[in-house]
Amino acid sequence: MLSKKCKYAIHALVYLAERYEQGPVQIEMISEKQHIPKKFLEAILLELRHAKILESKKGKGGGYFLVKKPTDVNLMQVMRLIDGPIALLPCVSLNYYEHCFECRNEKTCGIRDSLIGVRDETLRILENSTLAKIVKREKQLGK
Amino acid sequence: MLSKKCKYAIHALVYLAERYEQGPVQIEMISEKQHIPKKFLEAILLELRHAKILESKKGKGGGYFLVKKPTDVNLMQVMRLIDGPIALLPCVSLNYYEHCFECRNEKTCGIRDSLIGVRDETLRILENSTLAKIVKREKQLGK
DNA sequence: TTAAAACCCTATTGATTTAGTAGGCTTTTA
DNA sequence: TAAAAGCCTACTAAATCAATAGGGTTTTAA
Repeated sequence: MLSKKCKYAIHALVYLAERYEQGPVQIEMISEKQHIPKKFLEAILLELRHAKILESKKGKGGGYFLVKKPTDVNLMQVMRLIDGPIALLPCVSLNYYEHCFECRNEKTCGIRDSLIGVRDETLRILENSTLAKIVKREKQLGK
Repeated sequence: MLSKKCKYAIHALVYLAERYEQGPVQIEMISEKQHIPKKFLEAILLELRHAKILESKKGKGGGYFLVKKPTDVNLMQVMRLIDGPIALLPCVSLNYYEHCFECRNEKTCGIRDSLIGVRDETLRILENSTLAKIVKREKQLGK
């Protein structure tokens, strides 16, 4: 399951993607429109800025805005950044690999194959889910 | 990520599937061979028994054994039983559905589509991963 | 120039979940 | 009939989650 933090991050990014290249948006505004606790959102946006997905402008009239193109930000990146590994076991994770203590020999572990399959399919779909596509989809659905 | 509990459950089940129809196996034995804390394993096996996947025989010479056929037990069932929802959000879960507070209108939420896709692919693979297949795979890999 | 706007950053906290442990009870069968 | 083996409840330490508190720093418009 995604954490609330990750859900918040995605909603905030979609909101900013809808306003791409329209100038900075204040935290307060995103917080209200997306029902995200302001202080919590602050921390989330900061992380997204450190990951070079967002940039901010300080001072009066400042705020946050997307610096990457909406076609270049996808759910895989965001989930990895906020929640960590996407795989169901550390020993099948690409970005957060850890040796599996229980199955002594990974070569002969019959469980891994299935979970590698799940990982690959999941990554394929999430990587393909860009902010641009999500925004487009919401417009089509009449939001 | 799967919990340790779920990992333990799967390993215990695979162990019992290898010994299908060969009489009861004591908790102690599974605990040692699969490196699972005995008391914790006890609780796990009990849950699997309540779910009618395992049965037990009490008294001297007793133990646990698979009551379902190894072809009839798959990772989807086990993960749902031990860890709960497989979907990445409650609002796209089939068995543990919950209304999503953040996206007020599910009909127009552009995120759900992707996560429904992930859910379906994940379920497809996990449902197809039976104990029988896992055991067979391990034999082929030379365990 | 300066004060308010807005982001930046660290520390703390309460709730929940995870991963077990303790300790005894009950049933079965050699 | 006593030892073997599972059954069951309750408890706990550690980690993670979901925030909140409280102030600091930078920017810019007036």
